[in-house]
Amino acid sequence: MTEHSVDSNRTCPVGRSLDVMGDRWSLLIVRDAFDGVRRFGDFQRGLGVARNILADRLRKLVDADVLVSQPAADGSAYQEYVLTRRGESLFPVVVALRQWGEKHLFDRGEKYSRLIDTDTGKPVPVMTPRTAGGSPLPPAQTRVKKVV
Amino acid sequence: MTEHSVDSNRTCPVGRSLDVMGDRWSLLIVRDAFDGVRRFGDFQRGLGVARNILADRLRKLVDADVLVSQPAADGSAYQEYVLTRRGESLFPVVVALRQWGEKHLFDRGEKYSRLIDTDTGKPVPVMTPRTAGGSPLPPAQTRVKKVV
DNA sequence: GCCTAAAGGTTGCATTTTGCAACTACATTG
DNA sequence: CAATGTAGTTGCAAAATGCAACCTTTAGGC
Repeated sequence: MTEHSVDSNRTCPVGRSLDVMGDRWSLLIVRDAFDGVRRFGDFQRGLGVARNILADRLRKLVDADVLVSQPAADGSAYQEYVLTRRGESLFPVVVALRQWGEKHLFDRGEKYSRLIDTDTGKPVPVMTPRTAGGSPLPPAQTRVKKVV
Repeated sequence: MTEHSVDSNRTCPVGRSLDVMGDRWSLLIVRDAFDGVRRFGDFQRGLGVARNILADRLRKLVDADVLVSQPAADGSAYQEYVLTRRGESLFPVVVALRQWGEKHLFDRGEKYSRLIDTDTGKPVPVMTPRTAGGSPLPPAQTRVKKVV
């Protein structure tokens, strides 16, 4: 996770986010954490990631205040990794990736796991950027204003 | 960009999205493409990525139908890389990463580039998953339904 | 308490990916 | 037609990753 050296990547929030989360495993760890996974071994089995890499990523995510490691709630002496507020606020990122994958990366008829609103039992609606007025905001109607 | 081997990563749209986009550069390339960057050299200078890596990523993004390479519109003999519809629909992903970074990755007073609604000149509102009724949907009110 | 197995890592080594610099090929400019 | 710019490719060194073995602490059976 080398830092992006060019200056525009330092002042761009997208670049900074990817400095923290932009590797093959970190966002999958966070996804599983949203699904309630908390223990090292469960992350490891669920992801199929090498144990040393998982240990490294968990450490970095804790350092980045995305996860916190705390004594397990179930009374056992082991500890567990839980999303912080900062980690929880990655929810839109994970949902956006999910919805993009759902739309573009599966063949017709191919099954995939779905994200459900537990209050209604229905799939979560597609999320999109919106104007202040609430209407969908296409990319062409935006631009990035560079820092002063 | 090795494929994630464990089965749950193949049926999870998040996992599949990250198989395609989950490296340090692909989403930055797409971000710059949203900003209007089209040419190899402009991506290279803007990102500071090694040229061989950029060539490899552009090739993979074209293979994944995120970008299309076509003759340059400006009459020059070179070609340019433009977002496909599939690529354009990564907009929510890029915006979500941006908004997470804005909120959590900058110190008070530190400047960062902002995404502006060109119709109003105001920053794009924070995007969040919503229920069918339109109210914000917290992670705890969702669950992933595994495939049958 | 004692033994065994599982959990949660760490370490060493082979493989893969990345970064850097040099090189090539073609196009454009003067 | 020489010089410069664009768009790569190639070779090699450095870093990240994957894999297996090892270690230490905890949990469970007796």
